[in-house]
Amino acid sequence: MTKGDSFNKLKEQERESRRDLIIGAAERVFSKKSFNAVTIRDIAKEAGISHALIYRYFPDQQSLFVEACMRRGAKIVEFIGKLIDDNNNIKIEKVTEHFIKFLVDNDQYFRMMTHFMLDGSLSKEKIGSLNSGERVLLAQFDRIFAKMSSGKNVRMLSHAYFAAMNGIVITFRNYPGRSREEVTSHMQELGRIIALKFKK
Amino acid sequence: MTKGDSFNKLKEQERESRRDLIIGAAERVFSKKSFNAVTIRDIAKEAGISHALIYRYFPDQQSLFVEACMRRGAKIVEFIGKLIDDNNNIKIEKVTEHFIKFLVDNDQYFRMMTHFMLDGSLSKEKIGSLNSGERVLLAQFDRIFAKMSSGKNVRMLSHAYFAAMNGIVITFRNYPGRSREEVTSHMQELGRIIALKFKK
DNA sequence: TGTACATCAGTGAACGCGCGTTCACTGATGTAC
DNA sequence: TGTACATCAGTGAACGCGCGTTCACTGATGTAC
Repeated sequence: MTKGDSFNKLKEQERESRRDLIIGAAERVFSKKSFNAVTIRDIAKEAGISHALIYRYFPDQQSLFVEACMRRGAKIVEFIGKLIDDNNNIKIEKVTEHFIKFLVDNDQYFRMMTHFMLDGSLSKEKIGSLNSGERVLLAQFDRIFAKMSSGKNVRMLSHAYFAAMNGIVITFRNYPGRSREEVTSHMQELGRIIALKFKK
Repeated sequence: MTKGDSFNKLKEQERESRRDLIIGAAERVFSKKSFNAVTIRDIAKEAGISHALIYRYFPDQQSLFVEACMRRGAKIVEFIGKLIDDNNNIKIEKVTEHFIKFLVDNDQYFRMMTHFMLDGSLSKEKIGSLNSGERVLLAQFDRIFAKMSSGKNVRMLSHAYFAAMNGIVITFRNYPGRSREEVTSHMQELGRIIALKFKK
């Protein structure tokens, strides 16, 4: 590697970390506002830069949004994966509890994901990358069901379980007239009910 | 009732039926476009009227959207209710099959519902009326679970079941690279898995 | 019957705003000679 | 060492568009006398 190469590489890394700062700001904004209400100007303000600068790092708004979404998605996969690694023969109730807690605590990711799933305006390529992220998460659930069941239909069980968890959080997220704690504990209770049904 | 009264009543009915025409047009537009992409002008065009006229019947956009959502919601409640009425001792697999089919066929309602659930910008009053609509649907599910189980925890079972169904449709609605038929049959398969788990 | 007036559905044009995106520019840093 | 130039992060202002909403107006219909 020549001197010029490593210099360029450093530059590239700096650029990459600046990109990261913007994505991080985006994640923070998504945690505060409803998805459709988030603007480029919001994110720029949160990052402390001019909104024009964002276009030096991302071709357009959608690309930034999708990247922010995927970064959060990678975190949940890592989280669940570690949970299974650390506790051998982990119980599904435990996974459920943590998964719902994660979704509630990080509901920006969750809202983004739902938005992209329901919105038809995403390019095929972007849908594809989001979907491969989803498959990685499903693979983690596969590991649990592979241990639990006799090995058949594992993927379908993962799908059903994943869908049910999503449904719980989406359906009861805005339960009116209840505090955040009450809503969360209701979701956890529903998660337990579903998890138990998946045991047999 | 005086002559003037009945005249006024007729006028009121006409006004009501014109409102209905607008809501109907809104439903049709929602069935074609993603929720956030629907505009007042779209609906006016579908109804064949000037977009300014909509404001003679609805105070603002949100009120129209919520009303369209609730009208579709009333239909699904009616549908499920009738299903239970007509078939005594109906099996939960059957209800699941119809419910998922209804959600897929009427996914405009479904998208609206999800939008309002995830969006925090709705007035308390409007969230309240949407929620009472949801409760009416849950009451139908209660009827099924009351017959099936020994009577305890019926409401929680309905919640969990309802959430799981929602989750299936949301999560796998935009499965990339699959035809509409393939996606639907996948959802039905997942619905069957969940329904069977709710039998015991 | 005719006339002046009230009511109200309906309209096209316009307002005002906020958004995504682009543009012309600055200023710092590195490079060639 | 000094100088002319290239590169590129970063910026504020502006563009263009589409949206929700309002406004001034028309025209039909009913009413009072």
